[in-house]
Amino acid sequence: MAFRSEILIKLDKKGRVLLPAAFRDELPADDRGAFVLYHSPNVAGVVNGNSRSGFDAMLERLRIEALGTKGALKVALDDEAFDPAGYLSASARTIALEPDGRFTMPTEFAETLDADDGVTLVGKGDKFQLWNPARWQARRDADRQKMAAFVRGLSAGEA
Amino acid sequence: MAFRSEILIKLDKKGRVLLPAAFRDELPADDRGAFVLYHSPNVAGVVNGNSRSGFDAMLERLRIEALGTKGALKVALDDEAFDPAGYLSASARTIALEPDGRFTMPTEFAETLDADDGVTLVGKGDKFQLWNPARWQARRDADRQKMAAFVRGLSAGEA
DNA sequence: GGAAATCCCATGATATCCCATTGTATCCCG
DNA sequence: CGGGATACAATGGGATATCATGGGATTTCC
Repeated sequence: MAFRSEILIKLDKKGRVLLPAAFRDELPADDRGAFVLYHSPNVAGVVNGNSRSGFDAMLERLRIEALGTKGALKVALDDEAFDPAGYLSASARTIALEPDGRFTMPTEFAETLDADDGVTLVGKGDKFQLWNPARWQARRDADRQKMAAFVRGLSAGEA
Repeated sequence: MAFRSEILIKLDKKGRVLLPAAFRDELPADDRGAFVLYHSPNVAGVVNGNSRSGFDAMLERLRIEALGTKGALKVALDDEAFDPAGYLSASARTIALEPDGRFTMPTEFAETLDADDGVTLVGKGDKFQLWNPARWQARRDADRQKMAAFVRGLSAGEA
């Protein structure tokens, strides 16, 4: 289960988006009917996606990581303390897939993306992202530079 | 069964509130007709909600983990000892859902929320919360900062 | 008997279902 | 290996169902 590739998908006037077959195939076989979209916790304009189980697994890791000295029970009861997993849950929505693999983009995410007629789906391995196509181009170009520099750094260290 | 998303719902002049479909769908299939509301144990103005079974499971966990088997037994018999699960039970009410998914907000919770024409429902995974919309905005903005800081902290540790 | 809760019906907006089209892979057959 | 034939991917659009909400009418309960 690893999301790969980068695909530009139409956003039709009804607000529907196709989850490409390459991504649908990465959803767990027993839960292909729905997945999760959630706002990026630290990048405005980016929406993340994952299978329900993938999202839940991330929350689980988060809880363990963030718990520290506090017990799970305290986190469950304490409404005052900041709870990263709870924060992500609030920013997430379960999205039902139509039989043909499309879904209706909720308004909140459409606004975040600020996309009018298309969305770029980007595989990130253990999750995927939705980008405004133009913004993604810019980001990818920037990443290309960083990747080249990163690889240079690797070879230097190995020599 | 995980409550997600954040939805602003009208509170009409009859005091009715809609439990959104996204939340109703997370109630156990065999118990969709009612759920539980209870006051936050440590934040004034916040009301928590869960399925009946979810609420019961939390109380059970509280009894076992916080008190131990012996302690739970003691609390069951000793009316003098403080019983956190009993305290929560007293602050809770079972709420019946109308066929169309709405419920009448009990006065005690309406007063706690201090909401006049709307309530924000917030999914927290294991439970959900009702907030006064304005107060929720403030809380969410604060949480957004904390989330960004939390993410920064993670990447620093990894480097 | 009257306030509060419940039932029922109405409505606009959105989401879902279903069918159709087109292009591109994939398959099959000799 | 060529040449359709076939399957499936991606998209468009009409019809239908469901969601969220308002409000009248009826019931419930001290």
